[in-house]
Amino acid sequence: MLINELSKKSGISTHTIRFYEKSGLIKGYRKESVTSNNYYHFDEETLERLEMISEAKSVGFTISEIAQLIDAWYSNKFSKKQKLAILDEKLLALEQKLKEIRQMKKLITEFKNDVLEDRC
Amino acid sequence: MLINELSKKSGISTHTIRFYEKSGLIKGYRKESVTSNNYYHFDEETLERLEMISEAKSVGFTISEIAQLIDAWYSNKFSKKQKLAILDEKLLALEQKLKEIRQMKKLITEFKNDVLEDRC
DNA sequence: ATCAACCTTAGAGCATACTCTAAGGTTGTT
DNA sequence: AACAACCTTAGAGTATGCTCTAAGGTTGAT
Repeated sequence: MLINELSKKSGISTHTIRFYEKSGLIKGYRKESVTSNNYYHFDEETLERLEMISEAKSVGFTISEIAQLIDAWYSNKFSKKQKLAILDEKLLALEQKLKEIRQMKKLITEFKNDVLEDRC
Repeated sequence: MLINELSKKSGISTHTIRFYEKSGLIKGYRKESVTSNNYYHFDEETLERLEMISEAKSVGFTISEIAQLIDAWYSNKFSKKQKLAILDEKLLALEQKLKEIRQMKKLITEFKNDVLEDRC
């Protein structure tokens, strides 16, 4: 599919998709059979990646962290051992985020009780 | 205390503290008794706020969201009802973040199993 | 009185992650 | 052929959240 279709299917603007491409998160390919244009084509895997990228962004991972995750998953840049190390590191980061969020929830709940009982 | 002491106690740079002050998250006061300078003074509550700000930032709240939280907590800008609405909204946002993080954890764990079992 | 170590404001600079514009080429329909 | 609706690259612009610099004033120890 071309970028416009990818954009519609993923819900991500073509501009942002191009930005992700420049950032190395996704990659289009050119069809050798076509010589009249230089349009990029994208496959289902790219759509999958974009969904993963959206989820990863929403939990607060940066572009370069997501790039690492993608390399650990889709590329052969790393050995099995290195891949596992990266994935474990990200799991640890998520565990930390869970802790912080639970703590913040507690804090806000305390705030709420104080407001309810007119202590502020 | 003056800004330097506040910075040391909070672990936040004076530049960032000034930025937070400009953003309306904290507020220093001037001592009327002192006329030879225009130094700002900060109290323990400001230190407390800075700690809260750091925690709120780490869970992904933006400056303006934190400003809302602070207003719901420290100011009389809002009615009791409004304060509770703001706090509930933030609790809901945190609940959503928890869900997203748990989902991402699951995804990465699946990735990990695939790597472990040489499925990629 | 001089010096380091503070303080102030105003504004410039930077990293991240988009978001948009310009200028030009292609495709498909009428 | 002409038109809308695509495609490309290069680069400018924007929002957020800092981070730093400049220029000038104050404080406190020697």
